[in-house]
Amino acid sequence: MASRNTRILEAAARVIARRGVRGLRVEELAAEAGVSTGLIYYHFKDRTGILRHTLEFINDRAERYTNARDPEAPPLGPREELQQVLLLELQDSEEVRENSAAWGELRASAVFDPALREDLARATLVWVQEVAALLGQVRPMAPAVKLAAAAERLTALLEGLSMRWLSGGVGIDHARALMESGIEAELAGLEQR
Amino acid sequence: MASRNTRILEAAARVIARRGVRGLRVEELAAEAGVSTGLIYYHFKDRTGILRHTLEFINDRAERYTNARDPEAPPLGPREELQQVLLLELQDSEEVRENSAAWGELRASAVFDPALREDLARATLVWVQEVAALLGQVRPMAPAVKLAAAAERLTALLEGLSMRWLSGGVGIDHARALMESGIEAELAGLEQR
DNA sequence: GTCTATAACGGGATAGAC
DNA sequence: GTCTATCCCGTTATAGAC
Repeated sequence: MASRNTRILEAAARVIARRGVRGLRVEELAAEAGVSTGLIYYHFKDRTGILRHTLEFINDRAERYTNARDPEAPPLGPREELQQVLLLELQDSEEVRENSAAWGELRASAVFDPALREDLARATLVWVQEVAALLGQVRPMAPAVKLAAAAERLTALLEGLSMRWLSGGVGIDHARALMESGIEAELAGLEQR
Repeated sequence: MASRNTRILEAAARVIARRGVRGLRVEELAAEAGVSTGLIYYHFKDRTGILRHTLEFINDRAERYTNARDPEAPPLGPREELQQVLLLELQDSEEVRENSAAWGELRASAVFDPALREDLARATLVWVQEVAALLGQVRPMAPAVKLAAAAERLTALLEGLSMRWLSGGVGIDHARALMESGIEAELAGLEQR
């Protein structure tokens, strides 16, 4: 763990969060990680390789902090867990902001860089399925297609709100409130009638 | 109108939609517009000048096609108009794709370029208010705060879905279906109970 | 206003020593 | 594995003719 390699990826996440994928300079990344540019190319082949691995890294990290929970803490109900998972990405902490910014950048870059699309699509799918599963725990009677659609909307909504937050359009508290009410609305839509 | 200048801006919108803000090459823009690079620098000073004017141009144009409606056509009901406005940005036509891609690029760029934020925030506000007004026509009894929140969520959802569509995550038909059901869900949430 | 030609530069990528 | 040095190409930007 915490290998040299990881250190470069952590630095890459920081640089991307600060400058964007577009603004990432390999030289700046090298300085941030405290290594040479040569080493970076040794590990990641080229610029695209850096990006791809960073995407994967960010992903794993998000999963980790999403699933990390104090084993001593009282177990959450499915509804609380759902809120937790979706609201975790809207926090004004260094790490979360970094992850959100990098994720948004990678999404935006994928529009013009097919090399990133596959990884991105896979990561998105995993995430959507996780949310769908949680929704299913709160609404056990809801059909799978409806759960899937609600999960896709909620995750897309989160990405949209996240971009607005990061680009200064809305404050973090307001973004969180909108996300919370969005969850409520979707749950209401999945209710038995 | 349709001056030489406008022709360059139209070309710039096309190139940005194709290559992204970061992928815009002045030479490619020149070829696309059928002029020389020198002329572009003559008009816009530098790369940043090109970008700034193009983003302004795109903005104006989106406003225009959103509000344009054939005066001969039968008037739409508020619900249809609402769907129209929100689904208009999810179409596989050249022009819409171009505007959506450019808008997404603008949003993503604003995260790292404070100079773009003000324009973006203003444009977003106008759009949110327009959607809120339409929601209010469909649900006249709903309180203004709820309408505003629903409008913010729907527009954010649209941006999120648009990015997924453009980055190849979902097909256009699926994106449209998700948007439609999202509208239904919000309208249900605004219903009197 | 518009072009052609070219200067100047940034940054991605590689070679080769250690 | 890691570094230093450097090549080299693509791009921005400018000079100057028309």
